[in-house]
Amino acid sequence: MALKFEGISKSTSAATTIYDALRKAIIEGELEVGEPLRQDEMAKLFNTSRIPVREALSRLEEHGLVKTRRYKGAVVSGLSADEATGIFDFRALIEPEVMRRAVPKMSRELLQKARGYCEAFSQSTEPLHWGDLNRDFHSTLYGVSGLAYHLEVVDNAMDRVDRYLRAQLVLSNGMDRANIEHFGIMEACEKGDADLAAKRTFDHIEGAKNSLLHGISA
Amino acid sequence: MALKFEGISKSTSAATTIYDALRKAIIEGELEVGEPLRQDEMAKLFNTSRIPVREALSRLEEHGLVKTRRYKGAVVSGLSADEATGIFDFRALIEPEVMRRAVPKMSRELLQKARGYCEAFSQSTEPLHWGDLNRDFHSTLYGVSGLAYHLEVVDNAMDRVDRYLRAQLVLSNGMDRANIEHFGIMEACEKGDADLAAKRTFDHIEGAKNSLLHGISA
DNA sequence: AGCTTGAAAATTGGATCCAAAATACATTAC
DNA sequence: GTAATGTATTTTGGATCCAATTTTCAAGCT
Repeated sequence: MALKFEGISKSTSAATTIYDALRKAIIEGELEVGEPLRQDEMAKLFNTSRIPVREALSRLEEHGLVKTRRYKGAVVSGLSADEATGIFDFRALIEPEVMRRAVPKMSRELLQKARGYCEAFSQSTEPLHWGDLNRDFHSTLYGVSGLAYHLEVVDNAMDRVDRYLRAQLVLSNGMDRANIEHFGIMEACEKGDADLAAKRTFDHIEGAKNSLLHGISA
Repeated sequence: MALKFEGISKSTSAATTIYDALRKAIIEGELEVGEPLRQDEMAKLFNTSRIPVREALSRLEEHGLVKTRRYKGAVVSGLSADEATGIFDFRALIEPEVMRRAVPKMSRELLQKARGYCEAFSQSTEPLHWGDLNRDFHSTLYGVSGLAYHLEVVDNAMDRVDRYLRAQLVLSNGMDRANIEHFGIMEACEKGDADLAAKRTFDHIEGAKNSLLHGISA
């Protein structure tokens, strides 16, 4: 475990700080699947007692990011191919609908902001930023749908697969595919064509799924 | 707060026991929306210290069943009409697809088991059992879909709206509608007509949504 | 009366300490 | 040499104690 951290803010609870940091570390793949998260190791790292650490781990478990066994502790949880497929199938069901409902509400400013993220993503060479830029791009578009619950759930689904997506992007030409699809989605949004945007969102997710499962994509 | 409880099992953690009990109490409407859940009150109730109580509350918050504010504690969370609508829209998106994928895998035994729950639901006069029977019915059918993640998420969505559904069933003729729809779904499953089962599942959820939002249904 | 104000009580967040279980490891029997 | 066994260490789960914050409420002022 090669995790670093300095200083706990005073305005938010220690448990939340630890939760956020560990979530980020897991999503970014900084912590490997199966790696045990020892309570007092974390406690020392964050300069707290084990109590807030346990609360953070408990929350992470509810979100499926760690697995805990009684008296055995928490380990970073991974996904089988079947589980990953299930999550992508789920996203392919939700996100197109969110997109369809969001398109009519997109202002010119919003579209520009999204295009900004989209271009930043396409030009970024730092894999660690890809996840954030990708999520910023999609969240910006989805946000105006007003479907708060859908977004909450999609966020969690993304949390679970982001690591695998980044790994895939790094070692294949997945970036090219992702960029083409992103600009295609942008274009549909700018045209105000909700159905097209939804379809392209669906294809985008299916593309990611297949690229992940079959190794390298075309 | 009129909650009762006797004895903690030794095989599962205290936090889990408390979590399960509070979740049940909230879902069944035994605890009112907005009611504060004091840590040491819960601790005395379950004969533990506040530590496992805090872990349970933290988990409940991740599932949206309580809302917590720093130094102010947890209260049972409720839903605005918009939020409820959002959750039903979400379910109406997921559950028909789960049903569609489940129908081809339903064995004769499974169908009989589901019909059993369906009939028990139609004959039960005890509102407190309705929620369980209803979920047993749907979960039995959904279970064979193999879509574990979808089911996990649907379960949480159900957790959030069950209270309101029960209340609605109690004070209107919602029971009749629900039963007709349940038997319609059963019939489609028994015929092996996945699309019909999916459509009826969709209508079932839309029906519940409308019955809830417009007061009494026709 | 109504509104500040400030101390006491209640309540949550976190630290330290103890108990229960799992793991590691040395010792012994064969 | 290897496997079984029992003890020491590690690690987690829970209890108790302390600190930080909020809430309550009575006293004092206008």
